[in-house]
Amino acid sequence: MGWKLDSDRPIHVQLLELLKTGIVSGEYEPGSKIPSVRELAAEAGVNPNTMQRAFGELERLELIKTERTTGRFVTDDEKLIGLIRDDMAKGVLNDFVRDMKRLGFSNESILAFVKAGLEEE
Amino acid sequence: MGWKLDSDRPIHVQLLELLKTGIVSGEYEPGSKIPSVRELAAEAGVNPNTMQRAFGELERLELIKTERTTGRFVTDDEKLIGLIRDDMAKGVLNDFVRDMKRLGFSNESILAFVKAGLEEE
Amino acid sequence: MGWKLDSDRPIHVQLLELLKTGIVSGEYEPGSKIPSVRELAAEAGVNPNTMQRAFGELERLELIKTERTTGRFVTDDEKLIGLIRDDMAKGVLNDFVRDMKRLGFSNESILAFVKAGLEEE
Amino acid sequence: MGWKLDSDRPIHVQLLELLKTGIVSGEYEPGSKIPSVRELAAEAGVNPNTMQRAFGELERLELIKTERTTGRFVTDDEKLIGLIRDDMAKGVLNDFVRDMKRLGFSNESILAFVKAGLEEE
DNA sequence: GTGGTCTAGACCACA
DNA sequence: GTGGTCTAGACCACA
Repeated sequence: MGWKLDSDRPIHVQLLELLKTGIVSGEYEPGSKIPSVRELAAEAGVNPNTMQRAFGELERLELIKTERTTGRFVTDDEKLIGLIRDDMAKGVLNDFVRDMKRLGFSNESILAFVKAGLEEE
Repeated sequence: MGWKLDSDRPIHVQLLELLKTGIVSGEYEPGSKIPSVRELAAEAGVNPNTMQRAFGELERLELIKTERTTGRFVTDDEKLIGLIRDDMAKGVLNDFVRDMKRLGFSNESILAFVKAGLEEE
Repeated sequence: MGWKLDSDRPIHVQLLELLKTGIVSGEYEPGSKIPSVRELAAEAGVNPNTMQRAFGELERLELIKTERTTGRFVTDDEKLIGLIRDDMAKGVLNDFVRDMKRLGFSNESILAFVKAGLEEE
Repeated sequence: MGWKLDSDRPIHVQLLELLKTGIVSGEYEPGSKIPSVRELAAEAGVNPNTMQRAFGELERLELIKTERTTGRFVTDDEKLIGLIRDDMAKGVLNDFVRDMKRLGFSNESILAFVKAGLEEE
C-alpha cells in the first residue's frame, strides 16, 4: 500500500480513498482480516484517530465489518465490492472524458484513442 | 477560459496547462491574437509576472509567437498544435489507465467500460 | 569570475553568457558543484531572482543539473560541453569576420592578420 | 552607411567609429568629397553639432581635410588610411583573441578554427 | 497601449 | 542551509 498523501484535501478522505482502492482492487481480499488501526496509522504516518475516522466511513459503506475482540474484516459481499469498484471507476472515467473533451476530442475519437493506446502496450 | 487554480502545483505550470489546452482545443484559434499578459493575469487573479512566465514556456514550445508592442499570437502551425494535442492526450490517457488498473481493471475491461460509458451519455 | 555587466543587454542574458563561459572554459569543472544562487547573486551584485533566471536557462541547455536542497552541479557530459564551446566560438568568430570585412579585409588577409597577430605575442 | 547607434557610449565616439570604418573600408574613397555635416547628421538622426564633433576628431587624425568654400575631402594619403585600418583591425583582433581564450582556446587552436571557419564559407 | 526586465522581499519544501 | 515560487511594483523600449 502506497500511502501518498497531499496537504490539499482532508487526510481522512484520502485515507478512505486508498483503503477503498485496496479493497476493490483485491489487495485486501474479501473476508480477510485487515491490519489494526494503530498499525495502519503508523504505516501511513497519521494520527490513529484520523485512520479511525476513515475506518468509520468504510464501515458505513459496509465494506468492512468489525467483530468485537477479533478485529476488522473486509466484507465478503463481492457484489457490493463490485458496485463500489464500478462507482469509483465511473468517477475516474468521467474525469478522463472531461479532460479529453477539453482537448477537443469527440466521443468516437476518445474510444479510438483508448483502443490504440491499450493495444500499443 | 475557466481559471481554476489549486495550490498544489506551481501556478505557472497550471497556467501553462490551461493556455495549452485553450490552444489545442481551438478556443484560441491558430494565428489569432491572444489577450495581453496584464489582461489574462487580472482574469486569472495572478501576478502579471506569473502569467508572463507561463507565456515564456508557451513560446518555448512555439505555440505562440510574440510581436513586441502588438501582442502575442497563436501559432498557425496546425500540425504542431495537433502534435501537442496528441501529446497531452497521451498524458491524460496514461493517468486514466493507471487509475483503472489500480482499481483492478484489465485492458479489455477498461475498453469495454469506456465504450459503455460513452454510449450511455 | 569577473562579473562585468553592462546596461545594454538584459542582465540575465549576460549572466547566462558568463556562466556558460565559466563552464566551457573549465573554470567550473565538469561534475563539480556550483556556488548557490544567493552567493553568486551577491557576488555579481544582482537580485537572486535574476541569477536564478540565468540558471534556469543554463539548465535548459543541460549544462547544469539541479539537486534540490543540495545545490547545482555542472554536467559531466564533456561532449556536450565541447559542443556548446564550439557553438560559442562560432559566434565569436562570425562577429570577428564580420567586423574585419567591414574594415575591407578579404578572407586571405584576415587569416594572415590573425597569424601575424598570434605570433607576435 | 548604416547608422546604428546605441545609448551606451557617447554618440560622437560612435559616429567617429562609423566614419573611420567608412574611410578605411573604401566606402568613402581617398580624395573624394564627403557629404555635408548637415546632410550626414540628418541621415544619422543626430544633432549637427554632434556630427561636427566627430568630424573634428576625424580631422585631427588627418583622415579628412577641410577646404574652405569647397567642402571636406577624404585624405588621399593611402598609407595613413592603411595604418589606421590596421590599428582598428588590431583592436578587433584583440577582442577576438581575448574572447577565444576565455573559451579555453590556445593560440594554435584559434588559428585552426579561423582557418576552418573561413574555408567553410 | 504592448511585451520585457529587474528588484525587494516573503514564503515553501526538503534534508 | 538549498532551490523554487510568487507578489508588488517600478521602469524600459517600441509604435
